[in-house]
Amino acid sequence: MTTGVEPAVTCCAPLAAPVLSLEEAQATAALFKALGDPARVRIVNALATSAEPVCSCELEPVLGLSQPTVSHHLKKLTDAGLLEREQQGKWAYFSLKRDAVEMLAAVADLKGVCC
Amino acid sequence: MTTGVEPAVTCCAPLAAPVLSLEEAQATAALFKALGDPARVRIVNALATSAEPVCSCELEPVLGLSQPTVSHHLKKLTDAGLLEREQQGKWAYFSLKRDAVEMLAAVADLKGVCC
DNA sequence: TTGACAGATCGACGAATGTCGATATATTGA
DNA sequence: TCAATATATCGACATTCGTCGATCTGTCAA
Repeated sequence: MTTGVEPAVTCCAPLAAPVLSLEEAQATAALFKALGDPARVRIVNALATSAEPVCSCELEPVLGLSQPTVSHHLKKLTDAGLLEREQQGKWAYFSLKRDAVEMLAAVADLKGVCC
Repeated sequence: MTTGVEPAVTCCAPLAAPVLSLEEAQATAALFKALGDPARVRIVNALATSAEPVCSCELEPVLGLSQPTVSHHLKKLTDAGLLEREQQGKWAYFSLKRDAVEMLAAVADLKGVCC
């Protein structure tokens, strides 16, 4: 899904926005949907509690999922704009884009100090 | 899905939790999944920007969806613990459970002042 | 009691999603 | 150059999801 479309996190609007266009609702929903799977929540949690980027190979045993499936979830999160991918030789390291998650929290904040 | 199971919002854990059980990851994912649809984002937005509870019949024309579909989405959000349902005669009024949405924002907060 | 209306539930359908094994691509070390 | 390893992609499959028309349930007014 690396289609040149903007990642959801860059064009979403807060839940309490005074007006919410169809496109903004879609982007906001896409952002939440990216976290709407237990495996992806666990990936984000693993990255959130790690100071350093985490190797993909390290996630597979933790999640108990096959390598293609983990790769699939990592791609979804990266496409949504929540993860950063970094190639180190033959290993792929992922880290959380803290500002993107902050944006997510702001989207969920009804007091709407966001965007 | 009113099956006596706890709504996701009551048993989810923050994304940055030091440890995250499988069940907590599932509950957290379920909460995000509840908001992972544009129609449901728009419903929450409509309720967030309204001081009074909103009638279901008022949502249908706004969303441009059929009555069963709107009812379906309202049920999903209510089951997740995000909405409150109130029967007024033959009308059903829905309102946002502000504390539940606050919980959602806290779950997304990496600084983890939650639960 | 009956007719009208709001809303929930049911059944069906196509589309999207999560998962895996098999394969392709790329990088390293010998 | 070649073998080994890490990761992405592909193809397939079962399951879930969003949507609708039809129907059921409950409430009000006449």
